Amino acid sequence: MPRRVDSARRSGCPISIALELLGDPWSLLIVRDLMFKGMTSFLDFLNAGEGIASNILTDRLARLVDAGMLEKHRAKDRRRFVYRLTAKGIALAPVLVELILWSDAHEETDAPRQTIKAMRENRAEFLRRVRIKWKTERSHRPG
Amino acid sequence: MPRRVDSARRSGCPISIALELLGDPWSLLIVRDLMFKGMTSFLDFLNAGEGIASNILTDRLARLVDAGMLEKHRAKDRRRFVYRLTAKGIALAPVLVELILWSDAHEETDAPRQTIKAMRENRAEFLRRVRIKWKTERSHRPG
DNA sequence: CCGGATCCGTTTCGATACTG
DNA sequence: CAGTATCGAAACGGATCCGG
Repeated sequence: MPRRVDSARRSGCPISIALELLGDPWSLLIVRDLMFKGMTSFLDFLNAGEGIASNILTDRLARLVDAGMLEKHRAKDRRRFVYRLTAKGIALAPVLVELILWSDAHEETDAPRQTIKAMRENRAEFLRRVRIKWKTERSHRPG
Repeated sequence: MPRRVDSARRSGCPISIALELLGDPWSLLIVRDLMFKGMTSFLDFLNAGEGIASNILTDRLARLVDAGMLEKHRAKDRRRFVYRLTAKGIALAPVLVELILWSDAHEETDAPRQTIKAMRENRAEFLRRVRIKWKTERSHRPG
């Protein structure tokens, strides 16, 4: 299995730790799908259209769980697993939003106009709703 | 020379393009050093303490210039080069700020408390100053 | 000395195939 | 469904070399 990427751990720079996560094309995509698209399962991510390979997905999910950004639970189904964002994970919402807005402004994306508009015109409200949605979903599943 | 990382180019996801950049541990560090630390030269980045290798630095600088986030100019010195953020590059400031705040909140960093405080307590003003500083520096050098 | 370019051994990535 | 096993292709980092 691929080893932890330690090369991003730098001495005393304010965003060093974040780059353990962000210095990788896949992790943020997983977080985004979890946060904005309601995806929760291994297969959701695997077929999300980005074309991640299963072994890479396994590794990144484990890494994110390891970093305390995701929790892994058994679904009611008992055969399946469900991944959920932790508080630390949902706290990435502002970063994601800024990133999405930047991408939308500077590159061609076919992001849903509706969502972009909501993000741009009332960022605080948008973020509040993301958090509320997260809390609600979370409280519906007994830990 | 290392080839462009195309694996991050995904179909129609709102942050796909950004990940060409961000899906790499080094690019954001360079942008940050440029934006917040006043570093401008090859050697600045090379000795920034993060331990990037010269060949990797060369590649990342070229990539960032290529992506339209950096401009490369000859310094008054004529032996040296100076790298500057473009408008597209400076537009990443909100992303960086959110990232830094997230890292500060969720991991141990020794980021300067003063700066973090300024970012957190008055984000808009902080960003405004970053942009003003950028414009000022830029106008001092005839293109 | 500055800003790279090139070569090379090692690590990590990722596509495919396979499994409980 | 949720992962392993395999294995070739990259990216990485260190060292060294080069042109101005």
